[in-house]
Amino acid sequence: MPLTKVNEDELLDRLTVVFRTYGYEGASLSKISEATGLQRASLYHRFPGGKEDMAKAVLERAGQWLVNRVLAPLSGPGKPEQRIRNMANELHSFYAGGKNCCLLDSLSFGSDNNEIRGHVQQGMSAWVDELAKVAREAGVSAKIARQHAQDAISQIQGTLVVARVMKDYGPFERMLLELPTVLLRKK
Amino acid sequence: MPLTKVNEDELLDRLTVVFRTYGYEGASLSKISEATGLQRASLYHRFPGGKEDMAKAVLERAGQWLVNRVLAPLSGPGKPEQRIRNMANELHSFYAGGKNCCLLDSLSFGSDNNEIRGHVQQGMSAWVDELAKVAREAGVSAKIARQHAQDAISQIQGTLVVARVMKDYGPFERMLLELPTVLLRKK
DNA sequence: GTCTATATAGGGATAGAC
DNA sequence: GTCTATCCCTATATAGAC
Repeated sequence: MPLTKVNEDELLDRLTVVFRTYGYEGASLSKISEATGLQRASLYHRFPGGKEDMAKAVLERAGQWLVNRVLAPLSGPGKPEQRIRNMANELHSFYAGGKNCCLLDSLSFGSDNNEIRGHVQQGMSAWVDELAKVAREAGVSAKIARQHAQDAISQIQGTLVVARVMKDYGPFERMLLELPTVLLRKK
Repeated sequence: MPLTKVNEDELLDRLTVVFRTYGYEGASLSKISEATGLQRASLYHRFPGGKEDMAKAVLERAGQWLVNRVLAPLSGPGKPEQRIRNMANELHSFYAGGKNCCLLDSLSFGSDNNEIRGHVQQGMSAWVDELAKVAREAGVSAKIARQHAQDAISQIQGTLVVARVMKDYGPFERMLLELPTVLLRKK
């Protein structure tokens, strides 16, 4: 019998699913307990700060994922266009072709949790910065690069909203293909 | 002294704010009671089905607003480009320049409320259809027109997500200006 | 139509045994 | 590290007076 019923990674995976699907308020301890296979008290042993700690851990992990899998290829070798396509591929797998919601959307409601909202904003901000950097490297002016980066994030978020509501994943797929164009055009 | 403390319109306005801001799960009866100035029992008198009834009424009303203010100008007189610009102006006022969330986003979490989700999907679907119609009228092929319509909705939703998270309303404003281009381009 | 008061369920969080 | 059992609070919902 293992010391831990579920390991850290597996646990955070399951927590992520719950928060992504139901949002912060909708993610009740009952749902979390069911999804993780751990009782309430066990969850509090792992996360002394309760639900807020869980949400923070989930966000923290998503942020690491963003840095390691999405942003890293952006600063790597290769032409900017190719690097962006690499990022698009990573996004496709992370969001499961549009079937997964984005934590930055689902955790940005219920504005009573100010600390959570700060984490969310920080995550999105870092993402925008990194995208803008690639556009600048490709010769886009600083101001336009930032706008393109914001547009790219907007399109990612928007197509994910449409996917969630309509169960239509076409817009998300098309958006990924258009990402290089959106980010690199001169105007 | 009036028979009703708050009239139907005013009441729905205030309910809308709460659901938009906190999402379905986050919109507790306490918040609703405070926002509307009515006690729990009074709310149940107006909405016998409780919170779910309130959310449906709010969605119903937003749908009417969409038809009367946003979609109507689209089928009115004038060149397609001008009609789209008229819609953009209405959107700007409805979403308060990006400061208001979209109900279709905030009410699409907490997937236990299947009936609510159906309403949300229906609302977005009608919107896409109407946008596609204008694009077709302007000579865009049926398939591309539908894609453009989905892209437009995605961009509206996405810029609203960015606005909510980052408190940056620039992307929303720019998106409104680009709407005619997005919808009417031939490819 | 609105209120106060209350019923009942479920929320988050703890104590203490194993 | 996980469990059962429980606390306390808030949530939704209802009863009945005015």
